[in-house]
Amino acid sequence: MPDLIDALQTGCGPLLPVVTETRPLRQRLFESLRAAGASSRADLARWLDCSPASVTAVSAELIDAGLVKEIDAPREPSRGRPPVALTVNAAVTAVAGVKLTDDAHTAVIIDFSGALIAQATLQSAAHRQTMAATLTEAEALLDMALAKAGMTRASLSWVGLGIAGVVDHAAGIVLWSPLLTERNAPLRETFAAAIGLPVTIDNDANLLALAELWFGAGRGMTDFAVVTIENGVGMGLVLGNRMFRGGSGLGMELGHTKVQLDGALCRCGSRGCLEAYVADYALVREAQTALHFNRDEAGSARELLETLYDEAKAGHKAALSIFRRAGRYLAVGLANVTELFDPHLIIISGGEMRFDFLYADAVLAEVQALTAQTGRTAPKIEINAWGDMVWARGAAALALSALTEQLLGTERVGG
Amino acid sequence: MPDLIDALQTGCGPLLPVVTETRPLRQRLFESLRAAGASSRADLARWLDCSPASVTAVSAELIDAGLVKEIDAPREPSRGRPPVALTVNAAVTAVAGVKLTDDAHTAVIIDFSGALIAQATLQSAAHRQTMAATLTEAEALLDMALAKAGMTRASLSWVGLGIAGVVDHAAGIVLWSPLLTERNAPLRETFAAAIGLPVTIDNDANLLALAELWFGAGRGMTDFAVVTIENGVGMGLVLGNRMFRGGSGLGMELGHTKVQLDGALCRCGSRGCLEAYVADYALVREAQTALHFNRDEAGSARELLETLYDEAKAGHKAALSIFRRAGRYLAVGLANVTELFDPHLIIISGGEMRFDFLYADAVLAEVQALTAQTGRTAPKIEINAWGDMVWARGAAALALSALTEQLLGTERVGG
DNA sequence: ATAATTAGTTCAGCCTGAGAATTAAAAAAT
DNA sequence: ATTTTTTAATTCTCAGGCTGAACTAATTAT
Repeated sequence: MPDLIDALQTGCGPLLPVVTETRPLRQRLFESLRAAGASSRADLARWLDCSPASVTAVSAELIDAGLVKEIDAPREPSRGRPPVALTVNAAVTAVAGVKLTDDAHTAVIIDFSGALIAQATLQSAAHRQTMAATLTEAEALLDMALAKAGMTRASLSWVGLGIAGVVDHAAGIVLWSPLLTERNAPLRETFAAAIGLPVTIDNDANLLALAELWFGAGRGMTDFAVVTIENGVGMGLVLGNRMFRGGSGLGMELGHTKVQLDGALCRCGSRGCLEAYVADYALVREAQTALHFNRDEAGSARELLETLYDEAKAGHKAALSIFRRAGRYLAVGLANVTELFDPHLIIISGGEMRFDFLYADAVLAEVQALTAQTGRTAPKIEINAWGDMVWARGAAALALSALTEQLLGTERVGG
Repeated sequence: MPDLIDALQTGCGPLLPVVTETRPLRQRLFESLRAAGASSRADLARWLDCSPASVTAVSAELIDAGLVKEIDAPREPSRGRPPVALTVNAAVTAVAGVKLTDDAHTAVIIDFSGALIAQATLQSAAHRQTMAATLTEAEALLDMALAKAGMTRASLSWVGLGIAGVVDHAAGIVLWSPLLTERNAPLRETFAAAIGLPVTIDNDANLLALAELWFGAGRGMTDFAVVTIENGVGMGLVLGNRMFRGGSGLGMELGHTKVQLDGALCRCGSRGCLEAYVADYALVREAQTALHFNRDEAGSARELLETLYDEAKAGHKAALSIFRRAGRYLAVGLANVTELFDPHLIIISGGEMRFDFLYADAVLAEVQALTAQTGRTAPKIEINAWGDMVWARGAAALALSALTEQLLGTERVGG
């Protein structure tokens, strides 16, 4: 704007507009309906704080479009005209979610109401691959899932794709991933072109947060963090019921927050990262010392960790101290998240919660102790083991919300 | 909503609505105009991405209301009909900003366009006081500033009030402050009742961020953090051009993020807080050791720190190491902010930047080193010494934005 | 003078949604 | 059985916010 009179540049206040989002009533109504499962018009009007007249108009529009339908629902007898239940027409279409890992890719298909239709798993290459090779696997997996569901690609209208690494969700580009040989891979466009369907991508931690927001403990929360500990340490954050991806939209790097000056060496090259104390590889390298194993006799990292865990359970001092230390540093990381974001809930989530030393009461108590001093109420911390499909479900939720935005949002993307 | 049919609770997706904010065009136009200082209708239409017709209508409305006026502005000759410059009518009203500290309270008065009219300072009690006593001082200070400006309270329409501590901006309550003897002090309502004007309150770190957003380096940024090091360590954060105050709206506690497991004792009672390494009191207690002073011979904390600083400058090894260590821990804290929020800019700001060891290139380089590994572009870090009035100016910006919201926003607060 | 160019206005109209009155369908009261 | 009460849903009118298209206004270029 500074076109006109630079001499008069005496203004004040932010030069850039606030990011503002308008959700038309039809979208809010639809999303409320899907969230509730089924609901009457009167309930919707109360819930959305709008007039019954608007609900009638909007729901008629949605019913005409075939997205919503009336159903007969059992109800308790009560005074007054009985409400008519509305529900999302699950049969409208379906979407898929695919999660890529270096172990096994997973996929799920859900219908328009969010209900699970089918799932599939495909053993994947354990090493870095090109994007092309990875996406070939993803395509095969998607077709497997479709076959299980008795569907074809034409039955789908969106696919969500998740991958570990630094992912630019908005641009659809993977800046870096432990799975891919190339950097700045245009994953979204490439996969979309390959399967002939619109695609949305995100990183694994955000998928987990999305899964919690759509299917789990986060459904009733507006602000929560989801922390996951696997090969690395990831975090997805929901603020004001929306994914927060940081200033540049690349997601947060809880695993690389520093919990120790000049601390343990992280695979990122820095020292003192949280990851360098609690991620798998951090435990593995100490396990080798504790159990007096060489790399050769140790077998796979996974086996080594299992041994370490068993030893710790059996009372092995050194083994136990590894988990203890990891737990204490995890507490520091979670405390820092609390001090900076002040979420109402921290969910520690993932496919499996193998090492319960990390999620012991002592760890949670330490988080409380580290944060209790500043006067605010400490967040609750929950542990959630979901099984391997949780990421794929999160990816499916990603697809479903993108589809809904396209169908009902203000910004129509090509139709 | 779960009124209807619990049996059908098969829904998915977030149950709570996204926090959505609608800013009517008249408000966006007005704020753009104030930000630009002066602008033509045509420029505004381009800037706001709306039709010229709307700009004509809205600006006519604002001119009628007396909030905006046309001015003659010098312009370069160019083809076409010459634009007519619009500007905010600065004379409409004024607002004040007041900042309370345990050293000296400060106040500024700015006009409706944000231009400074007057400022004043009042020596304050160096000890904790009741809210009533503090507000009596604040009231006296406000009247001093008004007298300097040749104005009366009736000339003001809003007052912003800032105080260190845990402040619930939305509720107008100070949960805890180093200045007040009581907890959960209803500062906003009490001061509003005392001076007969609407009041908005916030904590000092947020005021600083607001000052940067309105008057400083943050004006052209949508995402940035402002860090301040004084008696404690505070942070204000702007995300998407809006203040972010954490999940509970109480602000962030950068000073109590942990940078060392079982580290230095913080005045909050925990160990390893950033504050316990870089805040004034942390330097003081080490200075006593380094300079072999007793409490008695040391004089005030301020003098002690000055001595420490001079000694360090002169090459005193122990004194230097105190600043060095503080700087390194500060780098850890800033690196963590970067990993978690990924702001485009971190501004280290405050009234005075006394100890340039803390803001040395070595510190900034360490932040870069600690964050460079994760692939994203590290934020720029700027140092900004503003002088004592910066907080009061931030408080005035707070008042001005609250006033604007009331005048032009959708949510009319009582008329 | 005339054309070209840019600024700003007028006016009809669309879209979203609200309010009030009305109709619909059930249980409770008589 | 009829009436009243209660709650649900619809219809209709209308207002606010904004747009597009056509128009007027004021300047420079030719």
